[in-house]
Formats: sequence, C-alpha cells, structure tokens
Amino acid sequence: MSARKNNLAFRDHDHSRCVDTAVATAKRLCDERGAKLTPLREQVLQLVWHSHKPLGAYAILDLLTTDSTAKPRRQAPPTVYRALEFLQEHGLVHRINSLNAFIGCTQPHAYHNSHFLICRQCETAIEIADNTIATAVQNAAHAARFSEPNACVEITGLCPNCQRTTR
Amino acid sequence: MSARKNNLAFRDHDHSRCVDTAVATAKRLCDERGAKLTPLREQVLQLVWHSHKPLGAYAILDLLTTDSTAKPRRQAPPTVYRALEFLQEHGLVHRINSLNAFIGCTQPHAYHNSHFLICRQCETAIEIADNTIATAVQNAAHAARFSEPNACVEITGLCPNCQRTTR
DNA sequence: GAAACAGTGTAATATTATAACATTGACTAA
DNA sequence: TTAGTCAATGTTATAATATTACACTGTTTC
Repeated sequence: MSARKNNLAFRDHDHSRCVDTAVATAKRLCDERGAKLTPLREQVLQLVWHSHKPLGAYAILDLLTTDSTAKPRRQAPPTVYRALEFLQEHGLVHRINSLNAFIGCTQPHAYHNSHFLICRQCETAIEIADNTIATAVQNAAHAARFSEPNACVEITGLCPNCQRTTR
Repeated sequence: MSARKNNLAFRDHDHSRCVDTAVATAKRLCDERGAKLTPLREQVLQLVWHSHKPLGAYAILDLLTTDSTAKPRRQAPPTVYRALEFLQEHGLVHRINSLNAFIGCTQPHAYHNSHFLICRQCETAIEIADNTIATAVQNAAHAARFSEPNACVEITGLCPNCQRTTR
C-alpha cells in the first residue's frame, strides 16, 4: 500500500521540492529540540537528500568543495563525519551499512528501525517502514532473549526500472 | 523454538568440537562441489569459527601470524581477503556489515538470507534462520516491485548474558 | 615441454573513518 | 568590559578496512 508512495524515487518528479521539504522539516525538528542545524549541517543534509543514491562521506566532501556557492575551500573528513553524526543522532539521515553511505530519512519525526530496499544495479535506495518486518524482528529477538533490539534491514535487489534494462 | 539452540553460544560448551564439525562439513561440501578447501582457506575458516565474536580481516591476519603452528611469517591483507571471498562464495562464512567482520555460517549446506543477533556489549553474534522475517522481507520487496531480494538483517541488542551484568 | 590456470606472495595504494589538538565565535557570569 | 566556558568548526595526522596489479609457483592439459 505504501509501495506506490515509496516508488516515488523511481518516477519523474521535481526532486528539489523533496529536498526543500526535508530541509524545512529538519529545521522545524531541530528547533523544537533546541538543536542547531548550522549552515554546514544543513548543506550536508541537502547534499545527501539531493541524491537518490546513498552518498559516501568522501563524495559529500567532494560536493562540499564543488557545489558550494560560497567557499570553494577543500574540507577535511572530520567536517563531514561530524555533520553526519549530528544528522544521524537527530534521525535526519541514515547510514547504509552495506554501502558505507548515507541517505536522507523520510520519517525524521519518529524514531524507527530503518529498512531499506537497495537496487544493486542503479544503487537507488528507498526507505520503507514495514510493520511486518519490524514485528518479526522483535519476535525473533525476544525468542532469543535479546533485549532492546535495533534492527538494520538492507534488502538488495533489482528495482522496477532496472528490471527493464537488465539481463 | 530454535531460540534455545541458538543460545548455545551463550552456554558453556566445548567449542573446539563446533569448529571441528564446521570444518568437516566444509570439507565435505567443497568436495561435493569440486571446490578446493586449501590449507590456507581451512585455517582462516578455523580462525573465524573459533571466535564467537565476528572477526575482522586484520584480526584474522594477526592470528594467522600468531597462531600458526608452522610459519610465523606475516601475511598480507589480500591473503585473508581472498580466503574470505572463497569462503563467502561457498556460504561457509558470512560478513556482518555493521561490524566489518566475519563469522562462520551455521547452515552452509543451504543457501539462505542471513539474519544475525549481535550483542552490543560483548559483540557475540548468532545466526538465526527465521522464516517470519524472511517472508516479511520477501513480501516487502515484492510490494515495492523489487526482484531477487537478498536481505541483510542485523539486529543489535543486549544478549542474555550481558543483560545481567549491565546497567 | 609449453600453455593455461588456480592459488598464493608481495608491494603499493585506495577507501573509509577517527584521534588529537587549535581556532573561532557566541553566550554567560562577575 | 573582561574573562571564562562551551559548541562548532578547522587542521593535521593517522588508523582501520579493502583492493589493484603484478610476480611466482605448482599442477593440469595438451
């Protein structure tokens, strides 16, 4: 049912509006929490959101240098990692472990275990909120007497677009 | 139901027998498949199995040097990565993405998507085969029109042992 | 024996991530 | 105002993880 919504990533759309909305939401959330979404952090959030593909830390670093309207100065890795750490703590971005990369969170307002569908061809990743998976994970953890389970679910496959173009 | 069996990792037991069994099974499987479980590959498999904690590639490298009965010669990274690649291809070890580490597979005879419970305290990891999770993942992928889904499920929590000793 | 090949050795380097310390600017207390 | 404190960022160096490229060895195959 939410599949169609999630598939937005695969349809033509004005993605800059997605980015704007995400940044606006982030601002509001940080404001509510008394957290500072500084220009640097905001810029990193934008860059991450701008890409439908999860973005590596060093790719972000390059974009900071390249895209920057103001300062073409080369940044150092800690700059990016610190911004990403902040954004992760506030649930604004997720880290995709299987790719060592980061992606904007589509539900930053609520804490949630994150599940991802990742295309092995075009590398597009979409976040899904699937209660059935979440419940199954909870139950499995409980059955093994694991407490405070926090699941990382990364499903790699072939996305609708790439199924057409690939052998 | 399989919870008790999985919890073996948390009970006292003669783990060297687990290792022996795993290696014997690996030998048999490789034999059946016409794959060569060379001394080096076997040694890496043993080292990985010997630890209940997932082992990093460089940790394995150190153990190859340290533990080795015969040659105390320092090996280079590709040696380990190549052995691990072989073992992964044959389903004999799994990679835990969230830890950049490797662990012996408990069901090497059958292809399967692997699910793990990982203790955030003691780092012990156990593999579980949970049909409910597997089915939920399949359904989620299908709903989003993703084909050939291959799920990586890593559940971090507090294991039964560490719940007693931790705040 | 020569060719082809799998497995391993070796050197160099790429990629990802963090540690440690310096600087800046904003806010606060006196 | 001044000094103190703190969060954020800058800067340098390095750690940890992983791969590329090429050389060597021994076996199989013809």
